Amino acid sequence: MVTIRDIAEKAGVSVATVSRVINNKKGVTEKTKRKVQQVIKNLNYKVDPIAVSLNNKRSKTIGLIMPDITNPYFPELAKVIEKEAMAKGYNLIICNSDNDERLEKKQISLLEQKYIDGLIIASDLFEKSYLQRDIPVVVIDRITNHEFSTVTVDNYNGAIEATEHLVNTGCKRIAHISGPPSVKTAQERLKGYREVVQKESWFNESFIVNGEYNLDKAFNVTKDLLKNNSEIDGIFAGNDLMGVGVLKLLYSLEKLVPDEISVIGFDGIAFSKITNPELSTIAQPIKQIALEATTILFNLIVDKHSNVFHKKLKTTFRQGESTKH
Amino acid sequence: MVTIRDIAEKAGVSVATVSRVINNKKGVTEKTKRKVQQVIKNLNYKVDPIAVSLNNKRSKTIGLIMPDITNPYFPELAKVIEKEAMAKGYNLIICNSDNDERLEKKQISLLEQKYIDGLIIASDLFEKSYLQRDIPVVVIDRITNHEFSTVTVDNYNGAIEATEHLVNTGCKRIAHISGPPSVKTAQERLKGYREVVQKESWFNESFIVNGEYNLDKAFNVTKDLLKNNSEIDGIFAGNDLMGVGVLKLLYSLEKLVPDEISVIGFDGIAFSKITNPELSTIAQPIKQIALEATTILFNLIVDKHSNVFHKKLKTTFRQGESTKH
DNA sequence: TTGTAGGCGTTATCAG
DNA sequence: CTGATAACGCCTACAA
Repeated sequence: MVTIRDIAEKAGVSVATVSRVINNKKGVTEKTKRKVQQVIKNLNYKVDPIAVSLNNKRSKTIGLIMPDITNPYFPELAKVIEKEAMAKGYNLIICNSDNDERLEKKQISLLEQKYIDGLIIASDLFEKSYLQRDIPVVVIDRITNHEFSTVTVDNYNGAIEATEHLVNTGCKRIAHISGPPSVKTAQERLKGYREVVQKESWFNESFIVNGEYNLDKAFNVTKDLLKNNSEIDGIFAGNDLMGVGVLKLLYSLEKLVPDEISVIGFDGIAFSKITNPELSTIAQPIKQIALEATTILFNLIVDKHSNVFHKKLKTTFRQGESTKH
Repeated sequence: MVTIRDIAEKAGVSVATVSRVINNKKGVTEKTKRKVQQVIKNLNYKVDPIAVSLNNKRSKTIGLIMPDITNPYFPELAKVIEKEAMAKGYNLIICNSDNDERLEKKQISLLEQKYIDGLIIASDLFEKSYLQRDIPVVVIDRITNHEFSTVTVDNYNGAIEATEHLVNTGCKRIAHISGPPSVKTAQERLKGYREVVQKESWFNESFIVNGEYNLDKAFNVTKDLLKNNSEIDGIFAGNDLMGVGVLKLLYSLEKLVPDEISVIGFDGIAFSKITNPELSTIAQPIKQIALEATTILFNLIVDKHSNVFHKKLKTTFRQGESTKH
């Protein structure tokens, strides 16, 4: 392995000078600079980031922790974040916490030990105490308290829009397949649903069932739901994954969508477009979320004490074929 | 930050002894060992993996590079690999090369610089020259030459089974939506298809179109395909992602599946089950692939010169609703 | 402008 | 069984 010392030797200068050249510090003659750069190129020298980290406590790396890598929403986010990070000369470590708090803590610890320069995390449980070091953090998707910067969407109003869309297209009995009660986005979406239906005379608490943001779970709970409430003619699924599960169920029950039952989801993942019929949904600006998150994070990295920042983005209704026009 | 020196001091021993305790080396009295461990616990000391890496050239980390994180096949793999790695005390760095050779090279370089102990990669282009250091590598999914250990499935026979299934269920004109011609799995699946249909009098080269393993692309090329060849009554899609795209197209064309056209995919991703009708497919043992790959990799890590190993797993036909029985 | 030397936190070698 | 100390590769005062 070729080290900074080798370069110094071949170039006939000191390691300090080489270091200065590498890091673009001033105080080096143009001439020696060239010479050093030439040698670096000739020997195909690369600085060892591990050695740098050891005295920097920095790594040109950011971490990304997601709760469920098999929910396409997160890979879509990750893809953009990785691209942005690499464009800025950082690389990204993606971790899948699998909704497991213990695993999440372990991953955070590991990432910190690698001296990551920043962390983007989608987690409800996350809080300051999880951190050993004082690294910049941006929380996405899931909303926590306001210790850290966040990038989220307006789940509440999105949910209202979803539910009202069902109302406006003629649904008379609207159910909600909610996400895990512990997850803030799920709470907000449920609240939006409630806001719209609570005043209706037909509304009934049994119209709310928990699908855990999980496709199969949604399939099963919706099956029970419909068994007990055959009058339901509209379903607002808390996310697209569950919306897809609901469509699958309705297909197996030979229910006509949207003629007999309308379905709307939430997220706007690419896969919501592939169902037959295509799922109507409240789309999140996934790309923008990723961009905002990385931007805020990099600001934080550059200026550790830049303000805590809360960005709330708007959702967009996307008409599919699973609801009427 | 509490270092090994702090521990040594509080415990009244040398750093060497502390290091021995940490690494479970023999030659330490049970008594001093206990004392040191006590201090470590009290001060909540954690070894700094970066410092360890600097003289080890090891990191307790393995890398995973995948070509497309938005194809659910890969997150499904990643999930299992991460779990396995963490169980063995390693952590995983997931990278998405996005089918970009330059990016892939960059990621490999970055991972090497982080002193990863091993690499699992899904790539056709990958070869020895990409590596600077001599680290253990397992190539999955995509088949390369035999320099490295590989874990793959029998794409050829799987493709034959897919095509024969269409034949056996009465399809008379069978087309193939292939993956990128440069990708070996795509070549093998195409070859399997050819094997079955080549002898048929109706077979025509125009029945093979390239969908690039991409959903939207498959949608579009299949549209053209059917426009020009309305007699086609069976489609073997090179992967499930494209199979899903084909189903979507057929739905939009109001073609009855499987009555008018049968469709079969390849991979067996979870999402192939959510379409209406459910996609018949040649399922890969995704979990097993991940397990084999990590097992082989860890063997390689323990014994750098353990044999290069090629594991070829079998596929399984999975009857959905998009083909007849 | 350039060089020397100490330090980042560990491990490993060699004495004791 | 234990302890000093050099090394890992780099950065950064401080000196020259």
